[in-house]
Amino acid sequence: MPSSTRRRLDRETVLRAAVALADEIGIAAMSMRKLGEAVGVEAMSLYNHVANKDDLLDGMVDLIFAEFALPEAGADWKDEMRRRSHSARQVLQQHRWAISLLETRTSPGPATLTHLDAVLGCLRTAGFSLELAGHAFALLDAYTYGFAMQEATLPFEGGDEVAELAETMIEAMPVDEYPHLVEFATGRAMQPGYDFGDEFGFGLELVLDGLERALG
Amino acid sequence: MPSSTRRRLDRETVLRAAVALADEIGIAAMSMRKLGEAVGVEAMSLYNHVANKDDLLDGMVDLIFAEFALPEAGADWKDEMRRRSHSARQVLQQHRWAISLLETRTSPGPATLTHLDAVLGCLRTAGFSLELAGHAFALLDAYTYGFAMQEATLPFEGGDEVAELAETMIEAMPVDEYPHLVEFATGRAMQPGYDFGDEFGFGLELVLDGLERALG
DNA sequence: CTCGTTTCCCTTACGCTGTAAGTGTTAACC
DNA sequence: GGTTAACACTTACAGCGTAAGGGAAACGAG
Repeated sequence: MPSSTRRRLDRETVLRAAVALADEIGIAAMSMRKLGEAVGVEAMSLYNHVANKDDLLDGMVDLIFAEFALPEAGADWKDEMRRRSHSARQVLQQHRWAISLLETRTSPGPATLTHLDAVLGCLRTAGFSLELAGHAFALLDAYTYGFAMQEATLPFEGGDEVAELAETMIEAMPVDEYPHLVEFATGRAMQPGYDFGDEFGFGLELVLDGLERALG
Repeated sequence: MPSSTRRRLDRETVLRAAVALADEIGIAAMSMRKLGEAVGVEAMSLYNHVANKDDLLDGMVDLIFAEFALPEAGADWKDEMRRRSHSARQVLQQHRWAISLLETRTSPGPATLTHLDAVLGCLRTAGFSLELAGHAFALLDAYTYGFAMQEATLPFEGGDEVAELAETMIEAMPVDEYPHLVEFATGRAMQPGYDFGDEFGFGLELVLDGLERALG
């Protein structure tokens, strides 16, 4: 045995491993024992680096927030907000478990606070009043996270899978009971090339334009 | 003992009890054993009425969707969408656990489908194209659920509690590290009368106006 | 180099979870 | 009144988060 078999683990490593494990097997299946195994340690040893599982989850959320593109104060606010929202959506799509944590964790970490501060800062320097900045922030966040949530809820991965699934669903569904649903599914969702993710841009531009009008 | 001590329970009763229990002790603390106790039965007996816990959660979600105000086709679409969104937000605020279920449950129940169909129907009869109806639906839902999610995440109940909490948070926070956050907290969130819930209306009207413009 | 001291991984144990399997017991129909 | 189907019961098991305490390795001071 070489001398440096010990003293390997630290909080950062644990958190990153937890994120990777959650990506792989889902957040519900990620237990302290499995995470321990993933980093080569018994479950209880993890408690030297995180206070408890809640603390672990908080840390994971903050790691996710750190991945969001940070808006720059001074640049064009619309561009910055657009960039941030698209980035957030993409990150949340990559870590589908994250969105379900966002809403249960109520103690924000440093990356979360930094991000929040940057958003407010960008808006304020662009001339948003304190009040309007609050409105804008609430609106943009609600839309972005809400959309990510809808995407995470979809029972398919996106792309052409929609068609297959919709087809089987519609067969099992009384057509005359949900006529508009069927119309939308067949006439739009099942059309080749339809991707629900594309809806994001429409809503985001509508919101940004609305904010621009409110600002001017 | 009267003769009718048996044959009491059915699926509906179980689901309603589960919703009530979740309201009371939170969704995480609601176990099959506690739910059994709440309806006066051993845990395993519940499995005569629900397939498993996932099925139970699906049923609970559908019960929540049934509470949302259903838009009417033919009426003014803007009024109907406004009514629906406010109603959904209010219901989700009453059952704070619900929003965290919405996104993990991927098999919609009848009430969910009925609601969805009514929304699409209202938009379509108001002259929305299939494409625009899809845009509108995605946007409205994302915003509404996203806002409800943000509210559920807030570490306070609303009203004047914000002030206290913000104050203690700011004390523990390096002021010069998050200047805009501090500015917003002191200059707006901590002001008497500020209620984050009021932000909902601003965003909703902005979205509805945007959709109206897209329609016309 | 030696000797605390601190760090941190280990084992064991407890009360909880969801639910598979099998055993009554009751209410409804012939 | 006897049969049958519905449904509540008990028992059991693997897995969960984590409290408690033991022991080895690394570090700082003499």
